[in-house]
Amino acid sequence: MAIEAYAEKNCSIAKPLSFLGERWTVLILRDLFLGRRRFDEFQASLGVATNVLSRRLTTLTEEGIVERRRYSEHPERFEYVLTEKGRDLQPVLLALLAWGDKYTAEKGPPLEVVHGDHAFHAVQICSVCGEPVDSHNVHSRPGPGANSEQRRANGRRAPEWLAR
Amino acid sequence: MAIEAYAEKNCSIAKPLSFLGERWTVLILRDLFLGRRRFDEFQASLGVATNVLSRRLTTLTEEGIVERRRYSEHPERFEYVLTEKGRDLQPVLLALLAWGDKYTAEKGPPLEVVHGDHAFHAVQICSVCGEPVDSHNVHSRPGPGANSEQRRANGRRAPEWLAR
DNA sequence: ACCGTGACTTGCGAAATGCAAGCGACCAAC
DNA sequence: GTTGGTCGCTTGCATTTCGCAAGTCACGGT
Repeated sequence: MAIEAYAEKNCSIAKPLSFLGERWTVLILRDLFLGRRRFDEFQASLGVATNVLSRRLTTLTEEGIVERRRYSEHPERFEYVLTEKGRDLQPVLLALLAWGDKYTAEKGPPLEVVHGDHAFHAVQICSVCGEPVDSHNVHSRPGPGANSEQRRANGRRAPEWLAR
Repeated sequence: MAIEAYAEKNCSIAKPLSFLGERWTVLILRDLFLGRRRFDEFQASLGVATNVLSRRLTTLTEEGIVERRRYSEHPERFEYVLTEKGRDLQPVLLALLAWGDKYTAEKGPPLEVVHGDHAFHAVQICSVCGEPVDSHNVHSRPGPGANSEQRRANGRRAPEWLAR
């Protein structure tokens, strides 16, 4: 109960987690990015319980991440495809993938992401100056949308990676 | 039970989810990146139940994401700091943050990440050619670590965003 | 008439989570 | 010198979520 309450709390990391944090959701998204789109395809690929799959797809639809689209009238059959909002989650998946490949893929990556004709990993750069971003040259501060509590809590504070 | 079994399944997205997928874990990481390091600090910031917090910190320690470090002998007191492996998760958090700011922050971002002296968002580029990566110019294929099942399942298949 | 497919729903037991309380070793104040 | 507070937890019990197996409904094929 408590985490749903927390997700309300004006935090741009907590908000997407309100649905991404539910089990299976990210794996369903992975399947969507791989081109899967039908209920039974997800079920066969993941082995997820059908009631849970059903609920997750409903939530993703409600959140506007996927569109539930009828592809057959008689009988009624549906497929699920990513919306623009859903495709915008790709960086999250690519970041997870890059980390997983680095730390958990002893035999090399099970899946390669391909840009043009070359396999790659996603690297993050600064939207303003274009320099590479890493944990040592980034810190944070309250933004324009911060409430007074956040201004207090996240005001000047040395990030841990600067404090040794 | 089933999702733990799935996480064993040679997938670089599923593997990190085995611990990141547990509730609160990503928010604890966010706090760690904000410089928080003590048990009660996390508890006060998140309102998470203390038994859950205790288990999450144990898991993160076991996974090598944080280091549990004694900062006082009498009485024994501990703090938690990110390891290199943990700091490497920053792209995941930045990607979540960028999405959250775009789609959920009506009043502007509650928190700004700062590079040098400018607030920014993380943008992903291709590690090979340096071009921007977006959902329309990426597809996937089995990699060197793929097993035969994965070669079959993820072989030539048009990603959904190419198939209209 | 029967089997198979696709997209689900239902019922029920198991596991994860939440809440409140307590604990042990201090320290600082009255 | 006892009360009160801090810190980092653990324990017990209620609630919520999840997993599993089965069933359903509308077809379509043979």
